[in-house]
Amino acid sequence: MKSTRNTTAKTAVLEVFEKSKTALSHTEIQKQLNDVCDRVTIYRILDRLVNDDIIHKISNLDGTVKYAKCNHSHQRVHIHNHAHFSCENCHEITCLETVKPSYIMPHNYKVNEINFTLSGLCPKCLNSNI
Amino acid sequence: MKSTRNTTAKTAVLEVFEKSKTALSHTEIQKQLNDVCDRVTIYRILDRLVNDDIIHKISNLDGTVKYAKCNHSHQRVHIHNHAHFSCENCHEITCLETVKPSYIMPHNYKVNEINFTLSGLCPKCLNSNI
DNA sequence: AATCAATTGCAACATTGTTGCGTTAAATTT
DNA sequence: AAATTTAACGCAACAATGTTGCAATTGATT
Ligand SMILES: [Mn+2]
Ligand SMILES: [Mn+2]
Ligand SMILES: [Zn+2]
Ligand SMILES: [Zn+2]
Repeated sequence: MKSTRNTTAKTAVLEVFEKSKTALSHTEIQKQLNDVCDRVTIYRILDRLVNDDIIHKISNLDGTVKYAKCNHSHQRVHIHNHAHFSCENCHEITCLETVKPSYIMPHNYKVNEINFTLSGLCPKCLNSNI
Repeated sequence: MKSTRNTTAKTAVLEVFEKSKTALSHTEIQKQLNDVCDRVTIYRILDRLVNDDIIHKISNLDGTVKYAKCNHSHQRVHIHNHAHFSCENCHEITCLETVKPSYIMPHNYKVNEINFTLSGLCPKCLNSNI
C-alpha cells in the first residue's frame, strides 16, 4: 500500500468537509477554498480521498456529483450501503446513514456497490413550504 | 396538458429504444440514429419522453446518464421504484423491474422519487470471467 | 389549404472532468 | 540538518456533455 501525503490542499479540503453538514460538489468546495489550490488539484484530491475511503461519491438523478465524509471509516468491511436524500427545492444532499434498503436480487449477479438516492423535500423545505 | 408531436426524429429515437434490451446514453442513441437529426434535438426529445413518462432517466455512480423505456406506462400512479444494474465490466445498464427496495424513512421527509442502482458484474460477465 | 405552435438545426456557449509535463514539496533516509 | 525520492501540484490544453437563443421548419388542427 502506497502512502498518500498530507498536503496543505488536502487538509484544506478535509476541513471544508468537516464544517459541512451536507454533501458537496467540486464547485462548492472550490468556492469555499478561495484559491488555496488549482481546480484540477481538487479533482485529484477528491479521487484520492474516495480511494482511501475517507469520503464517498454520490451521483444524483439530475446528473450532479457530490461528495460526503464517511462516518464509518473504522469498519473493517467498508461499504457505503446507506441512502442519500436529495432535496428538489434547496438541492441539498444529505447522508441518511440509518436508511439501508433491503432487497432481493435475481441469481447470477455479483453486487459490489449500491447507490440508493431518494429525492423529494427535506424537513426544512417541507415545513417552510406549507 | 399540451400535446407533444410525433415527429420523425422522435419516432426514430423510440425505435432505437424498442430494439435495445439495455439502457442507452445520449451518445449511444446518436450513433444508432446516423444523422437522422441534430445532437441537440436528441437531448430535447429525451427530455420530452421523460416528461411524458415514456422513458426514464438513470444516473450512475460513474457519472454517466442513460435512459430506458418504461414497461409500465399504463399504471395510474407512475413511479420508477425499480432497481437498475450497472455492470462494471461491460458497462451495460439494465432495468431490474422485479427488484424493489424496501426501506424505512425518518419522519419529515417527503419522498417523490427513488434511484436505486446496483453495480458489480452482470450474469454474462460473471460467467465469462471465471 | 391555411393557420399556429411545437419542434428543429445551427451556432455559440457553459460546465464538468481529463491528460501531459515540468516544477514543487512532503516524507523518508542519510 | 541536508540530501533524496516521488507524490502532489500548477498550468495549459483538450474532451465530453449539456444548455440557450433564434430563425426556419413541420406536425396537427381548423
Ligand atoms: Mn459513507
Ligand atoms: Mn420505468
Ligand atoms: Zn431542502
Ligand atoms: Zn457485464
